[in-house]
Amino acid sequence: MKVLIADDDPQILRALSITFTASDYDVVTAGDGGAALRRAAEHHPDIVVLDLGMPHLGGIDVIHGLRGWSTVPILVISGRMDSIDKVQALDAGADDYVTKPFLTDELLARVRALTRRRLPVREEAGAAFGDVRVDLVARSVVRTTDGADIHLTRTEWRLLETLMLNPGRLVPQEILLTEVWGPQHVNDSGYLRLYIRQLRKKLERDPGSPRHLLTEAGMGYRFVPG
Amino acid sequence: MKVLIADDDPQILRALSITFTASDYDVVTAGDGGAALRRAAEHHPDIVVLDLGMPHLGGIDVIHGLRGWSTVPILVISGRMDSIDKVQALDAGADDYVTKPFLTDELLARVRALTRRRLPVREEAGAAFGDVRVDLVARSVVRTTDGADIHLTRTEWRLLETLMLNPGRLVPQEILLTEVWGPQHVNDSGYLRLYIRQLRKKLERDPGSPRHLLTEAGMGYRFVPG
DNA sequence: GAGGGCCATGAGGAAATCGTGAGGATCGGC
DNA sequence: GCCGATCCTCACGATTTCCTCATGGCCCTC
Repeated sequence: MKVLIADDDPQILRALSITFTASDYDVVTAGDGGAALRRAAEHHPDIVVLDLGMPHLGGIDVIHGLRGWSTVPILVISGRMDSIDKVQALDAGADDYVTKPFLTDELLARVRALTRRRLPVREEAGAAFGDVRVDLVARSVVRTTDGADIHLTRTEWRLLETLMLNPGRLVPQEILLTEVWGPQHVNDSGYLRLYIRQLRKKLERDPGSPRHLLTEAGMGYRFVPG
Repeated sequence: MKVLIADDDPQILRALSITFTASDYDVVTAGDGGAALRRAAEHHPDIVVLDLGMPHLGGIDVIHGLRGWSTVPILVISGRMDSIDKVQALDAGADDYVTKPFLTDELLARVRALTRRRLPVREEAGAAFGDVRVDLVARSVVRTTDGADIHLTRTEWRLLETLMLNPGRLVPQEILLTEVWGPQHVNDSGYLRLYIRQLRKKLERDPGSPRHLLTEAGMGYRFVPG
C-alpha cells in the first residue's frame, strides 16, 4: 500500500513518514502542491494525505488537479476548523478531513477506512480468459495450461488493470495514457502500442491475432473477457 | 438519494430528519440498533448515519451486522472523542466519524463525499432497434439475432452518436457535418452519404429500404428507434 | 420527356493508424 | 561501478480507415 504525503512543514512530513513507514506503508513525500501532483502522476499512490495550508499551489488546487484524472482517496489535514474550509475541501473532491492536532491512531484508522473502500471493487476484479487467469488484487497471472506464473511489469499491470476494469467497453487512448502515464503524458501513442504488444505476447494464445485485447483504430483498445 | 438515520435520541433524530429532508434526501429513521438493521435491509439506503451510543444493540454491533451483507457507506456520529472509540468504529467498517457537537454543513459535506464514490456506476446509454442493440458508452453493437459483435469505425460512431442523441428528430446535414467533421468541413455532403450508407449496411435489416436511419431529401437525416 | 437536383452504389487510391523489430536510456539492487 | 530488468525511441512495412471519383436511379420542374 503506497501513501503520498504532501506538507510544506518538513517536520510534520518527517513525523508522518515515520508513522506510515512503521505501519508498513510505502511512503512518497512532496513539499509543495506542484510536487504533490507530479509525485501522484509518477507513483500512483493508493491514498493521498494532503495538508491544506501549502503556499503557492494550495491544497484545494491539488485536489482539483488530482480529481481531473484520478479517483485516489484524498485525506485532508488542516489547522483550520472552520466549517467553510471543510465543506470546500470535501466538495472539491476530498474524502476525509482531519483537524490538527490529531492522534496518530485516528489518522491511521481513517486511512484504513478510505483504502478499504477500494478493495471490494477489486476483489471481484480478475478474470480467466484464453489460457490465463488474472488476479488484479494479488497481481498475479497464471497460465491455466501448465500452471506457470507469468510475470508482468509495473507499467503492464497499470495498463491491463485499466482495461480489465472496463470489460467489454472501449477505452479511449487518451484515458489509457492518462491512467498509465499520468496527466502530462506525451501525446504520442508509441509506447501505448508497445505495451499492448507486450501484454498480448504474455496473455494471448495467438498474439498475432488477439481475441481479448482488441484494437479499435483511431479510438483505443478494448478488453473482452471470456 | 436515500439516507437511514439511526439514533436513540428522538430530538436529534427529528433534527437530522429535517436537515436531510431539506437537502432533498429521502429519510428513513430508526430509534435503536435492531430497527436500524431491519430498516437497512428493507429500504436499501444509499448512506447510513449512525449514532454510536445506542443502548442494547450498540453502534458497533450495527456496523458489524450491516457489513455482513452490505457495503453501504456508514457515517458514525458520537459524543465520545476518545481515539479508541474512533479507531474501533472505523476498523469495524465505518467510513467516517463525526463527534458531537457538529455543524450541519460539515455533516452534509461528509455525506456528499461518501455517496459521491458510488455514483460513477455507469448508466447504459443506447438503444435497441431492428436486429441490433447499440451501447453508446461501451461503444459496442451487438446483433440480437445471433449475438455477433458488429464493428464500427471512429467516424461511423460519431455520426451514429449524433443521430441517436436526437431520437426521432430531424438532424440537418449542416449539424451532422459539423459534429462529425468539425466546424470547417467541406461543404459537400459526399462523405456524409457514404457513412450513412455504411451505418445502414451494418445496422439496418434491409439497407436498401432503411427503417431507422431515414433520409429527408434536401434537409438531413433522422434516427427512428423502436 | 428532357433536364437538373439529390441521393444511393461501387470501386479504388491516399492517408492515418497500427504492429513489429532492434536498440539505446534509465533505474534499482548488489 | 556493474548488471539485469524495465522503460522508452525510432524507423519501416502492413493494415485499417478515410475520402475521391464516376455511374445510375429517383423525383420534381418545366
